[in-house]
Amino acid sequence: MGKLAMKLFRECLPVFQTLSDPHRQDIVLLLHENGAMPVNELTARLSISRPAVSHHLKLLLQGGFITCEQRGKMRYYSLSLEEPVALLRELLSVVEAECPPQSDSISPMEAKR
Amino acid sequence: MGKLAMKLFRECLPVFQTLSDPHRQDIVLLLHENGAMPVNELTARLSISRPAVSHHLKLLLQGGFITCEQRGKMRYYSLSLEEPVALLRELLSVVEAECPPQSDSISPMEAKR
DNA sequence: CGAACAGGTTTAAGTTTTTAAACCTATCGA
DNA sequence: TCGATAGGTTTAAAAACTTAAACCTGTTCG
Repeated sequence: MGKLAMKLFRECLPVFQTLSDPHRQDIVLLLHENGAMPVNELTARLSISRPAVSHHLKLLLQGGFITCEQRGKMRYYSLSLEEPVALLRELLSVVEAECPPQSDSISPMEAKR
Repeated sequence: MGKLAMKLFRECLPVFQTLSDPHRQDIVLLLHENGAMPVNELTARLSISRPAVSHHLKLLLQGGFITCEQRGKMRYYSLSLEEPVALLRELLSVVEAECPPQSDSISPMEAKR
């Protein structure tokens, strides 16, 4: 119960960490809007350097947010949001199941216990 | 469309940032398990100092994850996950609507080609 | 082959986050 | 009022994150 919530929170840690940077959010959005792209094309549309983009791509890869497909010289990065989305959905469903949507505020009496 | 996803991603930034720290996750879980608690009781159950707990509580307050109720000397913190959960749920539903669950994922084999 | 191009890696610096010590404020009871 | 308790704030240092310059690898094509 609480154990499950704990487990899910921890499993979602990399998801939260990955999405807690605006540049990485931008990359996700760019790939979503325009489909697969190589690093240089992403760099052209962002305001950070290529090594920085490359670094964020690495984190996104490790977090399972994107996949990479090499075609000749080029490496095309494309979104694969299924896994992180599934993790978040699972966490949300557990939290919503355990926490009554009607506020949980604790009465002062109970607080004494 | 993409604009909406963008807007939701940005609105969820504080949620991601707040939940991307294990200690803050621990505080959320402790409050969920045991109900409202004051700072000292939280500190007793964690491995960080009281000022650190206090700091994380401040961030959780700013993120709308908890509320505070003062009774005499004591300040009881309790969970109020409704708002962040609603934000996450909204983002998830948009992402799931825009991204077909069955995807274009590139298998490692295909990637080589 | 060898020059040009795409892109990953290392490194070093700047920035932000996290933390605990020291300090300050407010409440309660004697 | 005074002392003890609960807890927030400031500060300074350590850790982590982000970034760009310089460098290295691998592919394509003349």
